[in-house]
Amino acid sequence: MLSKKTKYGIKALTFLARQENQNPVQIAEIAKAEHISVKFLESILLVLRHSGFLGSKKGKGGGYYLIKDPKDINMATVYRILEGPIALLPCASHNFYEKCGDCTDEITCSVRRLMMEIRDNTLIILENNSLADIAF
Amino acid sequence: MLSKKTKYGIKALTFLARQENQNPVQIAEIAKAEHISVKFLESILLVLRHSGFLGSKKGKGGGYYLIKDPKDINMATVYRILEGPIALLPCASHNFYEKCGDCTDEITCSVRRLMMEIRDNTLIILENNSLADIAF
DNA sequence: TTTTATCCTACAAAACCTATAGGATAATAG
DNA sequence: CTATTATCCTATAGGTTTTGTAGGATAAAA
Repeated sequence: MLSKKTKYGIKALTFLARQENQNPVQIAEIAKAEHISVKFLESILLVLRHSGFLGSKKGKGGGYYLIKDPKDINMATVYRILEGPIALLPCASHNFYEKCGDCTDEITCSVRRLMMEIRDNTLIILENNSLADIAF
Repeated sequence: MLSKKTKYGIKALTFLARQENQNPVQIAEIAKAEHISVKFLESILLVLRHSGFLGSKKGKGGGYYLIKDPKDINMATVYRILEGPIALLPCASHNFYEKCGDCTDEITCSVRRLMMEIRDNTLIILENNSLADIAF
């Protein structure tokens, strides 16, 4: 299951992608529109800024804005930054790989094989969707 | 991410599917072979028995055994019983549907649309895999 | 200098996961 | 009938993750 952090993060990104101009949008405005706690959203936007998706401006007239074209923001990347691994098992993950403690042979593990098939398919969908694709 | 409960549950099912005869297998034997805590596995096998996958026999010579042909055990069903919803959001789930608190319009929600696409694909994979498919 | 809005760290409550404990129950062996 | 074996079942403990909240620091604008 997706965490609310990820869900809210994606919603905030789509909200920003739908803006007609590049003017900063305040946290409070996004929070109100998407029914998210302001403080919680604040911490999420901070992550997205540190990850290079968003820029920010302080003080009056400040807020957050996209610093990339939504067409160039890949949902697989967004997912990994907000949620973490796409795979359902650490041993089936590309970017967050971890060895299983209980497996004797990873190569023949039937659970892993199934989870890698799911991961491959999920990855294709996420990579084929940009922020622009889902925002409109 | 899959819980260990689900991972261990599937491993136990494949272990039982690989047995040459239908004799009961003790929890301790499965636990040892798959490197799982006996007590934890016990609670998982209990769930699988209550769900109609396993039968059990008490006392000496007792243990657990499959009561269905592995070909007829669908991994989507197994997943739902051990892990819960296949969808990444409650609002994108068939069997565990729940309305979003924050969404004003579910139909046009971009996050939901993406998550439903992922769910549909994951579901196809799980439904196309029986226990027999992954055990051998 | 005041107001505005993000920045950032720390923390707390709640939910969930991963087991463990321990007695009840039932089947088998002798 | 008794001892042994192995599942049955509930409760609970401890850890981790999630979901926020608090509150002051920082920077920009009026």
